[in-house]
Amino acid sequence: MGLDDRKLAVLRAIVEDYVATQEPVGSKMLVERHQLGVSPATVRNDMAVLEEEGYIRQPHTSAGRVPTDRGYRLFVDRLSRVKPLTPAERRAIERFLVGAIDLDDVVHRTVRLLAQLTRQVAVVQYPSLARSSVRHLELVPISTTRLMLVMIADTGRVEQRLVELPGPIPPDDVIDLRQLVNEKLVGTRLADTPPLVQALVDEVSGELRPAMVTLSTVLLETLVERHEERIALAGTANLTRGGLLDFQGSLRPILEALEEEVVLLKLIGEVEPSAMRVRIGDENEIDNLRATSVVSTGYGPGVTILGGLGVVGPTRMDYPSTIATVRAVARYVGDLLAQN
Amino acid sequence: MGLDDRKLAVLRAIVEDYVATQEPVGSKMLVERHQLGVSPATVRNDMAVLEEEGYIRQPHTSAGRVPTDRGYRLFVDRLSRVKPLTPAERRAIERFLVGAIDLDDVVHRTVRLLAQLTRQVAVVQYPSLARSSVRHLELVPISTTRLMLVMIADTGRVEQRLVELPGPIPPDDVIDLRQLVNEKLVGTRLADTPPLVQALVDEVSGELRPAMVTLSTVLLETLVERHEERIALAGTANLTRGGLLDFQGSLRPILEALEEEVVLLKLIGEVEPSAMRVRIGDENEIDNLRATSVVSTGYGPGVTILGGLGVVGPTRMDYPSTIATVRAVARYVGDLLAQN
DNA sequence: CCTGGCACTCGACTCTAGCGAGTGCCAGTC
DNA sequence: GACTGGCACTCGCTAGAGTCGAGTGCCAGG
Repeated sequence: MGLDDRKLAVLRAIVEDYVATQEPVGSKMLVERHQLGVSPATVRNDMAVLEEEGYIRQPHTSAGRVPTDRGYRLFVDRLSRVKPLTPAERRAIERFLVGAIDLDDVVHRTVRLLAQLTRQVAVVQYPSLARSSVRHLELVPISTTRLMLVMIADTGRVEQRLVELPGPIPPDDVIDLRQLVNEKLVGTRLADTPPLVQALVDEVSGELRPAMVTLSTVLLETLVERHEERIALAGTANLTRGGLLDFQGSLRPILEALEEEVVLLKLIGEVEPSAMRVRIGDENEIDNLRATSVVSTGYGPGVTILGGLGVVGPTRMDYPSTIATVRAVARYVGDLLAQN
Repeated sequence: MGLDDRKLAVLRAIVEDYVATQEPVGSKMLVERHQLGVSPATVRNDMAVLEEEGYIRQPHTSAGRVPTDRGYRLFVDRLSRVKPLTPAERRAIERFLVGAIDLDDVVHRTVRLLAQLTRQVAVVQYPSLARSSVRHLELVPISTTRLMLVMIADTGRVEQRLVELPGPIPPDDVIDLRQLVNEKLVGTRLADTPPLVQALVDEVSGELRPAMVTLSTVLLETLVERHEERIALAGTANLTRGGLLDFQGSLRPILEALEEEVVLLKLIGEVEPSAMRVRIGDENEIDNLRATSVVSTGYGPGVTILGGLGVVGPTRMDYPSTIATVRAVARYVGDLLAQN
């Protein structure tokens, strides 16, 4: 049952050809375009075995073979040779990311770059708040009963949120509050703040207390739980590339999935410390994306991981290049963030 | 050459039927489904005239008629009767927008709501900075040579930007700077700030001056010129509705256009004080959107206009409903913002 | 000015036939 | 035992012919 080397070579050749031509590949073509050193008949026998094992299949009885999700999986795991980026690509990455001003700017440029290089849909998660720490908290009075809370994280992310106070509050108290929260929270990692916020509330008494209670609710609610993550998307037009041949003709479910932040987060945000993650077709947990493959990884300065990024494309994508590109972009972004 | 009333009625019927069925409409169908009080033959004669005048056309020699862009234009201008929102829709709007916490939240909910109600692609511009005024400016030291500038506008928008100083600056100077810019700029409309910023620089001397110069550059550059506008988008999946019959089969150019912020701004942002704006097919300045229609309007509290919103859909859209919905949503959002 | 009638057009659909890429299998060879 | 050449077979794709019918334009008559 073991697949010998030649069978693996055949599978690899099939994947490579199919990705390149987008057409089912037959035995004759295969021996012509690759140095397999055997006759078409032999290749046919190998293909029969590969099909039986579920790595390839025939769209119609009398057509060439096409890789299955399982076939791609084997290819990615064992058969693909790393494809180094072209110098042009390296240059593109540098050129694109140099000159970014802002975190927003970095994220936007990154997502566009990724979409352009891979010619697929790119997704970039903003540095996760849970993994950042507080650099500064600002309270700006909007009216006597409203404050704007602005939090600046060390990654450069800025989050704001309106606070409705239970009653009017004098300006001096606002200053006190600001002082207080900054003292206690600056420098702490956001994941660690909840108990600290609680402690803060307990510490405060007198007139400030009601305001502090409300403020703490908002702090916990907004900055730690809800909305916590943001995501940027680009390159949806690339879905129309294969002329609707990929994705069994309907972009609908894919576009729908890509509009759900929650879905995207699940896709890109769940980063294990390890490395590259490739989900092929059926391996995707999200039903709407069963016709696609997702290549994602984490990024951050050094080994720290601040967020995820990746691309979504047809299962018949050029995995080696895509993986190489995603990895390279993630590294660059990580380095860029390290400079701040 | 004048189109008498019946010819107009015929055109209206054609538009309504075509929008409903998505199929070329013939003379027989027409007299059956509308009380025109004449025979098919007469309608045919009318249609011949309408075609000659460019309001309708035949896809094939032996098929029904389809409205042209010009036909839709006439329909929108003179023939469509306002279609009031259903109670269900009114309720949906209220339910959707009540409970919004923040400006971000309002914008996101609005764009989703609009996409859902019109079943088209919705676009919402954040309240334009140029039309807002400064509520507060905050300077947060990031390192000795870097500041984070945070501006809060009266509309609730918050913009941040990194400032690279020419040299290190002591914390006290930062406080002075903050004091200074707030004193001079708070309350002014953003469109009016450039001369004030210039005046500020002239006023400052001594050690603070170099920092102030840099700061002013950033202020002008970021807050007034670049990046100034933000936009939210939703409902791209709705493009796949007509099963690719609309848009002559290619979503490509449309998706591409929708990814360009500049394009969207041009689409939605150029709001005249007047009211609803409808651009049909060829009337669009953006080539990629020549196959679509855009319905947009401004929104804001009372008569002030803070930004634009609208939808992008096939030329064969239900104009009366779409217009009614866009208008209603704009009003609600305006009212909502008035409460802040 | 409207209407009923009629000949005509032409896209959509169906059916058939032929082509050819690709296969599976088998018998023969190294 | 593994590989190869040969061969019959499958079946999707394309082209061409035929039919159907919705819809038209035109014309003569009310």
